[in-house]
Order: sequence, then C-alpha cells, then structure tokens
Amino acid sequence: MARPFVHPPIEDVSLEGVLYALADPHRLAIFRRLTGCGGTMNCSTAAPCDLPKSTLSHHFKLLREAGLIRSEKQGTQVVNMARCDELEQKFPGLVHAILTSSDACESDGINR
Amino acid sequence: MARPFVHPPIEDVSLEGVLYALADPHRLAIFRRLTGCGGTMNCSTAAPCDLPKSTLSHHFKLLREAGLIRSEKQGTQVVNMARCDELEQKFPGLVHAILTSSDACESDGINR
DNA sequence: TTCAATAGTTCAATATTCTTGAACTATTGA
DNA sequence: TCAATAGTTCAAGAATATTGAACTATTGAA
Repeated sequence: MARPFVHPPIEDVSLEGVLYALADPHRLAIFRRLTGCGGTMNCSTAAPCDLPKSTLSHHFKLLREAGLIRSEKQGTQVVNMARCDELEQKFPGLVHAILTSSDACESDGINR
Repeated sequence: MARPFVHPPIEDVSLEGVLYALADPHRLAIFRRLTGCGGTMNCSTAAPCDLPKSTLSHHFKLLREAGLIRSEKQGTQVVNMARCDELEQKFPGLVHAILTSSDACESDGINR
C-alpha cells in the first residue's frame, strides 16, 4: 500500500491514547483476539465483527497509532500483533487488568 | 438542581464506559484528584484545569454516568467522590493500573 | 505477460459527538 | 429580599466517526 505503517516508539505511547483506543468495543475485541492468539493475525480474521472494511481499516490504524499493535504487510494481507511486552513495561498491569475485566464482561456483546 | 444525579449500580458499569471516561485527559485528571484526596471534593476544586464550567459540568456528568464517581448536592455545591472500592471489586486492578500508569506519565501536561 | 481475485487503504460525504457561551436554577448569607 | 456562589441545561458550531465507492498492491492462474 502507498504509505508505510506508523508505529510510535513505546516512549511516545500515551495512556490516554491506549485508553481511548480500547474504549471502543470493536477495537477492544480486536485487541483481545490479537493478545489471545499469541502470534499474528490478518485484519479480517482479527476482527470478529462484520464492519465495513473501511471502518475496520480505520480501527486498525487507530490501534496501531495508539501503540497497541504492530502491523506488517505480508503478501496481499497485513498481519498484526499486539505489543504486549512493550506495553507491560510502560504501563505495568494495565493491559492485563483491561483484558481480565473484559473477560468478565459478557455485557460487551461483541467480544469473542 | 432540577434533575437528580444518575449513578448506575456497579453491575451496570461497563469497561468501555470506564475506559472512555478516563481516556480524556481532563477527566482522568479530575478522577486522579478525587482518588488522591481520599474523600470528597466539589467540582471546581477537583478540576485542576480552567475549562468553562459548562464543559466541566459535562465531564462530571460523564464520569458519574460511567460509574466512576458519586456526586451529591451539599449546599450550593456538589461534592464528588471516586467509587474506588466498587470499581476494584468489579474490575480488579484496573483503576490502580490506570492511576499508576498515569502517575508515570508526565507527558499528560494537565494532571496535578 | 495479462487478468481476475484478494486484502486493505484512501477519500469524501454524512452522521454522531464534543465544546462552550448564554441563560437558568437552587442554596446560602447578608 | 437580594446578591453571590456553584453548578446545570440548552443550542449551535466545531470536531470526530462511519461508511460507500474508487483505488492500490500482491498473488496465482491462464
């Protein structure tokens, strides 16, 4: 694709950005799948929701630029992975607490 | 004031709502002050930022309806307190992780 | 090679949400 | 009774989000 992906260095990743990115149920669901799978996933697979692809693309971009995921082009697809280790170092316990809380919430209705 | 305050029961408080509420730097700053003081604080004191009062009122309402704070009228003012214990029970470790991460971020520029 | 299919991205327009000035309300103290 | 205080509410303009349509890059097959 035309422009290369933007991945902020971990020191530029802000708490607000992270919270904002994960405050959206679709993005939280995507991030959960990426952390859950341990490895990489392409966009449409990681998104367990039937949103238009332009919307999905937007969500992935936001997750990426918030510092939550790393994306890389691979053939015709883009593979994504959660930046768990870096995040854990910058925001200790945060991702874990969010994922745990999210697990406990069936109310989301979108996750899984 | 006309309409009474709305405080959702803790079981109706959603993770997304909490994340969204705290994704705003002003609201995070307000919440931090409320947790930091341990007790109650009126709105203008809890808000360490010089926003118009209509905006502040909106932020307090959002924090309240997201389940993060409890507000009560006392004379001419409204006193607020963080719902820490309830939140801890529903979302273990979450508030603590956010506050810790927030402490570590001087980049916010608004907190304290 | 060419061509169609795949997997996203980008753009632009509409829809939704936020911010804030101005007017309003409730309480207090003089 | 009145002014001051501390917020709330409303409405309008500003800022963001969502999404259909057009576009791009890569692959695999003919």
